[in-house]
Amino acid sequence: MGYTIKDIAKKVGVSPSTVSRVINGTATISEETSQKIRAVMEELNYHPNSMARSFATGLTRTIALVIDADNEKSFANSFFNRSVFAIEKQAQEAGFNLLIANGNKNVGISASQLVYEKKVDGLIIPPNCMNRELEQLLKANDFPCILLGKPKKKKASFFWVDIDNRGGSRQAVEHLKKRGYKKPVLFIENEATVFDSERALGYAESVEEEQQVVIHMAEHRDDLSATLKKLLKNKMDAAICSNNEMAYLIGKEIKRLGYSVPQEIGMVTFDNYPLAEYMEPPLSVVDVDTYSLGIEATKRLIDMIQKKEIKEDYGIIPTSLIERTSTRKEG
Amino acid sequence: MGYTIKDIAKKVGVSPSTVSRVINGTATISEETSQKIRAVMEELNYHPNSMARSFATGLTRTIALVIDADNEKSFANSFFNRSVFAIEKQAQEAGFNLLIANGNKNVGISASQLVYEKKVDGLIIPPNCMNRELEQLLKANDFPCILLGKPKKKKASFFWVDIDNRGGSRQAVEHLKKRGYKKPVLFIENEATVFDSERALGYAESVEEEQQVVIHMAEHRDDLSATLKKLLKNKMDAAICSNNEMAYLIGKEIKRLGYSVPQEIGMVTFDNYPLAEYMEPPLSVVDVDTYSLGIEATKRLIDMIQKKEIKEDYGIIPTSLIERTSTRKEG
DNA sequence: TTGTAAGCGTTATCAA
DNA sequence: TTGATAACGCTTACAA
Repeated sequence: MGYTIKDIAKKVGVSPSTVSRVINGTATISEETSQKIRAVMEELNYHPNSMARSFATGLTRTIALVIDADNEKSFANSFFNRSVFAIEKQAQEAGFNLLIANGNKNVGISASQLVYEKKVDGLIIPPNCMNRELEQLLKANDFPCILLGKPKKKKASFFWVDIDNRGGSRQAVEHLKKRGYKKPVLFIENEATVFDSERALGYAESVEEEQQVVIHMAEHRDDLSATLKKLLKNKMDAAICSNNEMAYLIGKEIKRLGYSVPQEIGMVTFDNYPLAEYMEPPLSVVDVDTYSLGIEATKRLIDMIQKKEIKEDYGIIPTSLIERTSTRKEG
Repeated sequence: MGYTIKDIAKKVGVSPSTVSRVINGTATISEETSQKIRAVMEELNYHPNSMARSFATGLTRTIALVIDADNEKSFANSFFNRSVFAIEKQAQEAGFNLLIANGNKNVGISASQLVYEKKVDGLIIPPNCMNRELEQLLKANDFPCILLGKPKKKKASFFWVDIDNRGGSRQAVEHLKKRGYKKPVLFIENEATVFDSERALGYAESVEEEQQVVIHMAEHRDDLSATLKKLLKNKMDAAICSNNEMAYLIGKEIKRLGYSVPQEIGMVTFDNYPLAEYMEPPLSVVDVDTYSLGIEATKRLIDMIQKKEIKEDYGIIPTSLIERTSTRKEG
């Protein structure tokens, strides 16, 4: 069954509270007793019972990451994966554990329940997993929470962190210009997601107005070939793709239509994983640092939990451009 | 602060224990009082405090998945990612939460600590995160634990689940034979990992002895070109690769040496992610179902926690072959 | 079918 | 610097 704080106390000849104080450093204890207590704890290999502790303090020292399970494929692979390592690591360093919770309201234990039941001290949650009920619950209890991704306007009022998608687009455009491409076209899935609309914004800011062409893949998957054929005639000499799979499809079609990458057409994609490096030719990318994103989200959340002041209500992680063959016009 | 079980009891006019019994269904309560209690719980939007509950019962209703953080890249991307969704889902369905824990002993809260501190009821853990201390601790406390992957002999004595790597190799060989390839060569990283040695075993079982060639990439990354050149002369007309990245390197080199895939050389790789589908040509794969693996591991663990009998001390998830262009010799 | 009361291991308050 | 003691919210014998 393991020892309790009382066992330690008895063996040393002090009261349980003194042992507790040594464990938590919550009062000054004479070096002597402190030493003795530590020795006995070591000797008996004592570990405090986290359940009792949580119960007594009202704190779990656990944070939850809500995952968008409906979105398992797209979200999981490119975004979640690397973030979760970072979040776990950062949480550990602050002495917190990480709980994974399902964002799907209809299945099992919901995020709301974690809050109601006080199973965690704070929440990291993608904006699209936030719902009205949860929002009110969090606000009513002043419950620490940070959004993993910039919310649409209507969900403002929570702190958030995100990749600099807007800046990333600009970076892609500037890079292509520098390499001698004049007519970059932006391919996004659609503007419904915040990250795609931010990317469209960044693109619009850095490409002259009369040259701007934004293709919504959601509407053009079926007639991609025809769409590209038309564009390639005179409106496009480079593609900026919002994800790897898109880049694969577009690149394949460009080549099939008889154009060469990078000599005639340049290509840049968002995301360095999973395909970019292995395409033919290897793709230049706007790398999004989801690891830093996770770190930043976790730091802020834990600051909130510990009532530290937070400088800003959002954090933006810069992107970085990795140049590969797909934009080497010369050579 | 929220309501407690006493508030409910008082309002209904019963004792706290009666409320508890209704919540847990742990005794027969008259339909009438039961109804009243439920109504009041609903009305006050009461949720039991999980900390108090855990403390009282000694159970957390939480399981931990230990992740191999040192191995972040390789392990994370191909294996962990999809398993974690499955594990979370299956845990939810049984009313358990999922905690992510770091396998690195030197960082933060270790798996052992979770056990010592009773923060979870059971552990899912990759064999290489198991260490002597943890092993003894688990055994001494009869602590529920399941290995995510077949252990080396020395770590036997725990239940485990794994992909059928051995069968997967056989499947690859049979498929290649059926498609008219006669001399498949197996490429693995090395035999230090259980999955690679199992794959070597399956290969050895299904290829005639005098034709067997197993290349350890660990020793041949630098002279891959020369190695392949020699093999391609007369010892090899197909490659079975133990992972996608390997398949990429090998495929590229085969083509560079002037051989055509699949007309002259067939290719099969383990793992359907992340590259197989997007290679040129798209690769036939031995698909490993890490989703099922996660489900199976979780089911077994929860059975152990709930002291249900477990049929077997291990579970093996079959692989399946997905045929793509890389093995279509004809056509 | 229900109530009473003890107990889970720790922290926190108040006194000394 | 330390010790008693109550309190945290729930479950669970044991009694009725």
